[in-house]
Amino acid sequence: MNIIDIAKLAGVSKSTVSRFLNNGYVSEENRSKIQTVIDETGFIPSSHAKTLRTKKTNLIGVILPKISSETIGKVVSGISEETSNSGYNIILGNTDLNIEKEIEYLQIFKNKNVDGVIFVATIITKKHLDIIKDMKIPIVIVGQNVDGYPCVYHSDYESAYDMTKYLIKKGHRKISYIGVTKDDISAGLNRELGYKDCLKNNNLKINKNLIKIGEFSQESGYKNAKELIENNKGIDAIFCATYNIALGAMEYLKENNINIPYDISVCSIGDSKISNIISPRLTTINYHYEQSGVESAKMILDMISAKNNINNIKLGYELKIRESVKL
Amino acid sequence: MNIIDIAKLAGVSKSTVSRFLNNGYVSEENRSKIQTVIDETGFIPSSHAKTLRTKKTNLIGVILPKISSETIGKVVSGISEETSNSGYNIILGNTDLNIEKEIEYLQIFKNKNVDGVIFVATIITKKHLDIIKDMKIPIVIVGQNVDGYPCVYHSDYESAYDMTKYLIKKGHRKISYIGVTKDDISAGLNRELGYKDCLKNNNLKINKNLIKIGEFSQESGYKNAKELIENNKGIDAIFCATYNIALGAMEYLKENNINIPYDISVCSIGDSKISNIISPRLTTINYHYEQSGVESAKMILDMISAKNNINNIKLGYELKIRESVKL
DNA sequence: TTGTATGCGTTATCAC
DNA sequence: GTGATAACGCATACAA
Repeated sequence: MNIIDIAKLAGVSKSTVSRFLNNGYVSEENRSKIQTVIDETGFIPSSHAKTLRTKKTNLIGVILPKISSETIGKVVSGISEETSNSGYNIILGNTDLNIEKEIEYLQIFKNKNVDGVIFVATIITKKHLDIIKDMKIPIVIVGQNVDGYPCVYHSDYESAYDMTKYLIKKGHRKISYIGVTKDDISAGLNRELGYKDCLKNNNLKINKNLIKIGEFSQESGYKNAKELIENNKGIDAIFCATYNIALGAMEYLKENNINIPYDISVCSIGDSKISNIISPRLTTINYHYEQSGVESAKMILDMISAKNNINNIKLGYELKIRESVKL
Repeated sequence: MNIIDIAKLAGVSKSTVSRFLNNGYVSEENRSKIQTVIDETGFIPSSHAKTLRTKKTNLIGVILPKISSETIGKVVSGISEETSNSGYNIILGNTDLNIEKEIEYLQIFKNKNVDGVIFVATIITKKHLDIIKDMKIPIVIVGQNVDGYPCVYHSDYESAYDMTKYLIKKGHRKISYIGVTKDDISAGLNRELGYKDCLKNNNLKINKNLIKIGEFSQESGYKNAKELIENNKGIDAIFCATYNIALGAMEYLKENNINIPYDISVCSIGDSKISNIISPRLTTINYHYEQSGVESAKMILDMISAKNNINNIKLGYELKIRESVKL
């Protein structure tokens, strides 16, 4: 079933059908004839033929580190909402945190001729940049701020600074930190920097023994909290770079009958459903993940329609004060 | 840049380039010439032109109710893993639990724009069936068992039966139930049936006042637990059809200083990360969501390659005994 | 083993 | 407003 069949059934030429499909000039009479035939046959034009002719795929490639994560789910939800409102579909590249796969998908999307790529990034290597550099289609990076490319990202430095400030304000003096690798500029470097700068500006010493770096996982939080507590005395707060890390830290503290927050306060960056359910409820920085999806989608759609605004968007945050930090 | 350009640069015809790309007969000499040109130019063939010619898209359409859900995330992760291993990409239809959108996506995918469709379903209406019936491409349904179509689904009746049996075995006699609409055959009808049949077979009365039906949400769990407790005496267990409902029920009980599980036991179908972190840790039925994704992907790939095995796969489950049910 | 010719389903150009 | 016709980039039957 193609437009020629429809044309025959409606008694017009295929050009007229094509015009009908693309809102061109068609007489009322033919318009209704064609509509009837299309309704009866359930005809849907081939998007691939259309693409071949017009060079437009109406497809957005989305590359992401881990689809089965609450955070990423929200981002994709935002992207999906915005793109589908504009008649675009998204094609998914789930990389399972595997850099080789990320590179592979960047390549595939050149091949698949998508109209644009949204890259939800963690660690960006030179290899990434090499490929991104000679990408011939628009790309928007989410979650990282990469020089020279349109990005949608969060206020990592500022939020970590504010969270630390809040801890200090609440009387904490020996604030430890569990973070992630600095190769991740946003979640690693910037959050740690915010923490350190805030200590400095408040005349608190930066103690290397109070800073631990591990994975993004709950296990890492558990393990590093254990090391912190066993090797130091008088720690009054643990600031975690992600909520999963905080969950692990809390698990260790609870197991060892260390009361949260009376003995030690715990908090993290990145809110989640679980943070508000766990006991004690976790004080966090809430990021607007869904919004980052929406904004990145808007941006890529703008770029595709050649409104070349290569702007960056830095999203805000909220301090969610709950029960895991001493009041 | 197309195969004609490559052909000219390599000094051969475009057919030879095409054959080279598709592992046909090409002399060693031409082979290396073409390879060199392709390497130099970074040429990537147009998948859309290829599709137009071959009718193969190497795309799987995935329709799902809510991408930002832990459960669905796992399913997609499984699908993605399996399809990408076979050179397929997935194109996402996120419907936000909106039936109109589901229908819309089924339409979009229907006419050959993808090679196959994986439909992660909740409520299936006659309208769905009408469209699915004259779908011209393979479809696999996940999460529901629909007669006449290949399905991957969970043992809802059996798991609900077993969970109820477990409650009875642990001495509970007045077991209440919070479920969802029976329009959802799997999560609604079958789980409720498993619960009821088990009561019957153990000589316990089915009391309509002990059965509440609501949404899939935590709020529903809260609201219905409240109604159960306020209007009945002596309830010793609340069996919830989903973990979100259980979370809400637990919230209500905790707020009212009803001890779990000492006063009332709580359990649910569908495990989650949160179930193992909340206090008390929630006793659940664990489903293999990621596996359902993997199996459905395998199935659709088999169907696409015409190994027409229209089999159903009913997945198993595990009872995760934790702390929310009296031992 | 290679090249020529044709068609996949659509849109765009042009003359009517 | 309409219809014939030529692309779009590729795979393939057939001839060489």
